[in-house]
Amino acid sequence: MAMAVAQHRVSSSGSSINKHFDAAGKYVRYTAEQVEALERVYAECPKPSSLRRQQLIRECPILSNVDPKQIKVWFQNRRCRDKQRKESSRLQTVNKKLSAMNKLLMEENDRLQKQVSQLVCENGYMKQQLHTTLAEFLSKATGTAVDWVQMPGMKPGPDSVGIFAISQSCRGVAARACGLVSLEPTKV
Amino acid sequence: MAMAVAQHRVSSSGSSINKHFDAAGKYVRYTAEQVEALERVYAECPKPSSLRRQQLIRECPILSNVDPKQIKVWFQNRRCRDKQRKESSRLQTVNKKLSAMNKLLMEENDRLQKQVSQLVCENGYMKQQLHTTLAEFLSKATGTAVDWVQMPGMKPGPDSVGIFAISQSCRGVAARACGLVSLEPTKV
DNA sequence: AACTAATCAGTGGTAACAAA
DNA sequence: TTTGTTACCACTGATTAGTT
Repeated sequence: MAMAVAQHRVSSSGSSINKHFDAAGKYVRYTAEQVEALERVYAECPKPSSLRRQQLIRECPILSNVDPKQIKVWFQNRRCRDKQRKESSRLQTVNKKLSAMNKLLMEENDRLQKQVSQLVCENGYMKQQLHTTLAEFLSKATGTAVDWVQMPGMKPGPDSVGIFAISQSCRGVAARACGLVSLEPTKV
Repeated sequence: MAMAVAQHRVSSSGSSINKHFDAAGKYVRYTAEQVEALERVYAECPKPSSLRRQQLIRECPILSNVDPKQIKVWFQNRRCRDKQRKESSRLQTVNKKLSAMNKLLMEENDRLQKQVSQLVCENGYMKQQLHTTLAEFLSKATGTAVDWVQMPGMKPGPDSVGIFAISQSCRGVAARACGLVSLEPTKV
């Protein structure tokens, strides 16, 4: 069943210059050699001019049967396919890189997180040590009460350490000790 | 120019059951109503059975002229192209999310980085203060050497702090000296 | 058989450019 | 200016090859 193909302007019949139908009425796909020849040109010039296309047809005996319009269409479709494929693979590679980057960042984050808590711990430990050690010193050495006072610019509470004031009785000794401390807030 | 369209098994001619060629030989696209009807079915069932397709043709007067095979092909193409589009947009949204995640992670990383250097700085400062203050203190008060001892659970070296032990001879003086230290953590 | 993936070609819409 | 040609692109219908 079935024959009869729409022909635009075929002179007689045998010359097979039709759309995707052969003279026999069969849907035609380009042969591997034809595609190869077309691909070769496409590789170096994806958008050949009309002249270049005609030249291609002349140069390539495999393509001599093909309508110039078909060549044009082939390049159009080829560009379209290429565009889709390129976009897809581009997105995929970007995705992979982003995922890898993400993983690294999360690991680095973890590492930093641990480092922070470690440092916070050490910090707290040091403060406490300082605190308790000095308090112990004082109480053991003098038996005098110690009043903690807040420093300007420092939050009160257990996490901050203020200097302490000593009852009048031991001030003299403290003064002689001099030296003493200034605290810089280690701005970054 | 041209008529004659490939007909699969049309009885006579006028009944227009052809592929994408009209009886007049023109390439035919489905009308908006036809597409709408097809889309409606596709929305609830992208892969209708042959029976469902026949039923669709019977139900829908707009599609009565269409070859069942065309309906089948329409669904095939629809699925294929939908798949491509979905994949593309999926990749794009994944990309966006990954980028956003990346940005957040980098910001968090920055924040942690700063926090770490801040803490390291504070830590170092505290150690040095502790060290120099007490050394100075002791040397001024007694002239006696100070031995640093390592604390259990803390790493040795310049980055870690131990409590200090003072030689027996100057304990009393050190204790009496008091005065002293405040530590500013400047929390973030 | 129907399905998927790839392919070829037609249509509509748009932009560039030259002739009327 | 308008009109016509030309090429391009996005979309779409249909066909084939290969798979399930």
